[in-house]
Amino acid sequence: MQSAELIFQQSGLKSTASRLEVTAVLAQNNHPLTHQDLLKQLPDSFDRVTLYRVLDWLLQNKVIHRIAGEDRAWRFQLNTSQSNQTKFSYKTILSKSKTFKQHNHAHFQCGDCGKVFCLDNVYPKLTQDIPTDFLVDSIELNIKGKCANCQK
Amino acid sequence: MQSAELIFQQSGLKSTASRLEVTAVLAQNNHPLTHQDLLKQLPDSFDRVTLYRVLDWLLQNKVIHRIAGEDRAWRFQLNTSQSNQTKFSYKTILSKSKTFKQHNHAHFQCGDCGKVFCLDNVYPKLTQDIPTDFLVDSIELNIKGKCANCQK
DNA sequence: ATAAAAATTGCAACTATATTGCATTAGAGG
DNA sequence: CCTCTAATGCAATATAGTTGCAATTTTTAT
Repeated sequence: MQSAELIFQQSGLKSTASRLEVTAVLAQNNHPLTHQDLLKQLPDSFDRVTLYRVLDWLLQNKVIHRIAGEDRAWRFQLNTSQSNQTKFSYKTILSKSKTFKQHNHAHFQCGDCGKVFCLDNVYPKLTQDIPTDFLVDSIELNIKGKCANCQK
Repeated sequence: MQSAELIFQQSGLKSTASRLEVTAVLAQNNHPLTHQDLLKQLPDSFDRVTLYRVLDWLLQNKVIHRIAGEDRAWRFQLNTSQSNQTKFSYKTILSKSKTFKQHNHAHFQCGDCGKVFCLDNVYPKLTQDIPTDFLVDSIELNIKGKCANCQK
């Protein structure tokens, strides 16, 4: 569990009240949250647009990552300190082994409740190399189905 | 190359003028198209909402599949008979009881031009089993980067 | 310490994608 | 041909996200 303050201290990034608030909410949740989810957990006075902009900024500074859900709403989640440390280019990783780490772990999306879970230990391997004329930035593995709770 | 008529004949599904038109456009393109892309290639008179509904229907009847892009617009593509046949690999990957549907090959999404390409021969393998309390329907592998054309 | 410059925030308006309701039309089956 | 159902067309609405701009806050330079 990482505190919002700690993250900004360690990263040397400029923190503001808004950024701290948003980061704190993300730190309290260990699954990806939508913009709506975040708004609900933030003070009522928190501005929608500011939230979008804070999220953009956090994304650009690699404090968080986002994943696209079936409902075409982004979900945001804190990058664990672990994943912040991996700076190798994907190209290198790609060319070497076909295994990926980094923010390329799998996500499970429940079609019923819409929740998204990080499968931190599940990574994709590829059965074949990606054609060389494609320049790869990132790889995303989305597994869809029904979560434990929705199977009851 | 499959003709729209042929698809409906072989599948025994009820065809209408709209469904044939949409299917024909999809058959003429070998990469996933957005709703907009489709509208452009259809007669001007073609209704937006009808297109959405035709696409829904084609989806439900597994004539097409769709993938979510970075721009939160769905992209639709005909299920080739080829990709319908790839049921084998996934069962092995997902050790347990999980049911699986076709079309789990990888997609490459160009961040510049937005085009999506099917990498028909690239499939994911997982480094670990998915936790058993998740019921898996499908697996999606999205690779993002720059396509050959946009690297020039 | 203070003025100027830059970054951040808040609000309103706007865009794009997709969905819903409902009246109308077309097709299938008797 | 008539009836019933499915499909279509149009208008309105919903949802996610973006843009413009003024006001505020923070940083930088003097």
